[in-house]
Amino acid sequence: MVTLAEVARHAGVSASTVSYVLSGKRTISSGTRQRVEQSIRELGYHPNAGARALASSRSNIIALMMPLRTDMYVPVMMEIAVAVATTAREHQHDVLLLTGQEGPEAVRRVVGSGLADAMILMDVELEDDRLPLVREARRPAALIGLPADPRGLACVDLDFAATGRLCVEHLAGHGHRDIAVVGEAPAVYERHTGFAERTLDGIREKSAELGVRVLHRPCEGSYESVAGTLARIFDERPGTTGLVVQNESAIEPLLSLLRQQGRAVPEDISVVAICPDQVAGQTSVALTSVAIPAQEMGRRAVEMVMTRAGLGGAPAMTGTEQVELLPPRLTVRASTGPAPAAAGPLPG
Amino acid sequence: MVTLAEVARHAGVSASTVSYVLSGKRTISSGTRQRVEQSIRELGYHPNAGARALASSRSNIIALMMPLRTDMYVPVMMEIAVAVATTAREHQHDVLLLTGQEGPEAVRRVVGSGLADAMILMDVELEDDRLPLVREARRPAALIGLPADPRGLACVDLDFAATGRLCVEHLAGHGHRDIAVVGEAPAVYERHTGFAERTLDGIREKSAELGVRVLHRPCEGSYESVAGTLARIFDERPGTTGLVVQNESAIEPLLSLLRQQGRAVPEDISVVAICPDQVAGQTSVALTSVAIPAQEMGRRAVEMVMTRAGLGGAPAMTGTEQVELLPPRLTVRASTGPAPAAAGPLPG
DNA sequence: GTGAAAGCGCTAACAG
DNA sequence: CTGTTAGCGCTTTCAC
Repeated sequence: MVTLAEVARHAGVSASTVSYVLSGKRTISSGTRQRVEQSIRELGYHPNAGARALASSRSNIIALMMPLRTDMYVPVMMEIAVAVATTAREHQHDVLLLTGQEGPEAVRRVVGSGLADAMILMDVELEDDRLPLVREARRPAALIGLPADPRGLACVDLDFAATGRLCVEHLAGHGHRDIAVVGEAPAVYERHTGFAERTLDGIREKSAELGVRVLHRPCEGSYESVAGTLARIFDERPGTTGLVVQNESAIEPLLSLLRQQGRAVPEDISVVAICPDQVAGQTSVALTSVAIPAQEMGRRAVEMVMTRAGLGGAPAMTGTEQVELLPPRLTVRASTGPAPAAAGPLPG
Repeated sequence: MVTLAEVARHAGVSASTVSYVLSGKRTISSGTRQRVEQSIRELGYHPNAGARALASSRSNIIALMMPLRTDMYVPVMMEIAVAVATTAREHQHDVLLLTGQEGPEAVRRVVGSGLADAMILMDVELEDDRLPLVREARRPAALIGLPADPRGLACVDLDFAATGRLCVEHLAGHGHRDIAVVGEAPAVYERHTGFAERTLDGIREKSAELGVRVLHRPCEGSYESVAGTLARIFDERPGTTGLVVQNESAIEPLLSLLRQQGRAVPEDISVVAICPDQVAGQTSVALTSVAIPAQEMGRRAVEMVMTRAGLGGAPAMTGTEQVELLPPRLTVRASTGPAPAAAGPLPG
């Protein structure tokens, strides 16, 4: 294994000079720099991570904690994870993957051992077990999701309330007066993740404002569940002409069922989905949708912890409250259109 | 920060004793052990990861390298990643998440810096860029997937050839004589990932053996693409009564299209899918399927690197070739049945 | 069964 | 602009 000392000897300089060439923490004459860089290349030197962490008490590692449950929409989580890893590399950091498996203890372990300099928590719940530990850890942390009490924490999330309002605005703008929400699975509401409720709040608020009637039904992702939910919706509100779908796995079954029932999209019924753009484009009818900005959430979370660690150029700010709600963007595709003139029972 | 030295003082022993209590590498009288453990708990001591890595030249970290492309089926990748992380913890290791972003260089960086003790590569291609570096790294590594030349490497994968044979056997057993394969996207074949070809090989072999006719068509996941593929299949082979689907994202559109065309599953046409069990159970018609054993692949990969690192109880064996193909399991659900008596054109 | 002490490879004062 | 040096906290001989 090539060490810094060997590089120093090879380049005819002292160890500290090599170290400073690497870190850029003091000015080096371009002559020495060249020779050192040359030696580094020739010897194939890589600084030892452990030694560096020990001496500098910074590991250059960010811990990313995934939720225990897997009922979250997986592609979004994956996209966040990849964005976190990519952005972290841009800041000379690596990412340690923690699953919820170990529970809140993982926070203590990773922080206590100095394994990670900072952490990012995904799928944060309103009352999250991990938050007390995160607060007392006194390490930069960023949450993806919005807890009930974000005091002293950094959080990024999609502005779900605005998302809800946007969906209603779009449908109302097309003359829909009676809409239904195909919501998340009941378990999601019970777990109090917050985002589902916030979406509903936004939907209800804007509906009230615009005089639109709303019916909300939670819905699992299975075909049967969607069938049942749809049946109950049309049973209770036969005049429904607009649907907002928040459960991504319900989308395909939903479209399939509507087609089977002879309800044309968007002629008879308009559908707005809250889902990744990639999904919205692949369905049988391209979906008007509000995207979940997974990449941006991951990127911002990393930038937040870097800033809070004092590595962003600005001074450190661990402990400051910082809530960032990303504005929703609605993309109009083929699944929404004007409300049918007479919103009566099934056509034909 | 609590250090080992402080624990030692608190317990009235020497630093090395504390270290040995922690590692179990020498026998400690139960008296001292108790006192040390007590002190550790009281002081909330966590060994410093950097110091430990430096002194022992083992980081207790496994690098997991994900593919750059995102056209792999995401839920499977995620499941593998979670299984890797979970199993790693059972072996006192953490997982570092690397994306393909950096390319093969990432291997060099992580290994050179001693950041990771071992690595696991996902989505390995037949001629994978990373393999030369992995070979010269002389660190334990495990591949998920099977390269053209596995010499000196450890690999786990589903036995896709056997999977193909199994699908054909099942359909042939139900009297199907004319089957079609809805394959992966053309890009997957072009990239030479191997698994798609191996599945086909198995399908063709068993078909030849059993006198079944096979038509293969690559297929993207989009609705249009599936529609086109299906049209071409039934155009060319109207008598097709069995379908093997390998592209998971094609499944929902496929079922939806068959229904629209008035082809009942399984009465008119049988469908076997190669996909996670969870997907197979959620579709409108529960799918007879061969599962991708994602969890087991992740788990085995970790166990392989642990063994090769000499941490599995047995002696180390880096450099030994070790190819492990997991046997496929076919689960019969509702999407397959006897071939219709007269396999003619569309019913009705 | 336990201690003492020599590093592991790097960083960051301190000294010029 | 560069060199010297004292640790960082732990593991692991060696010694008893």
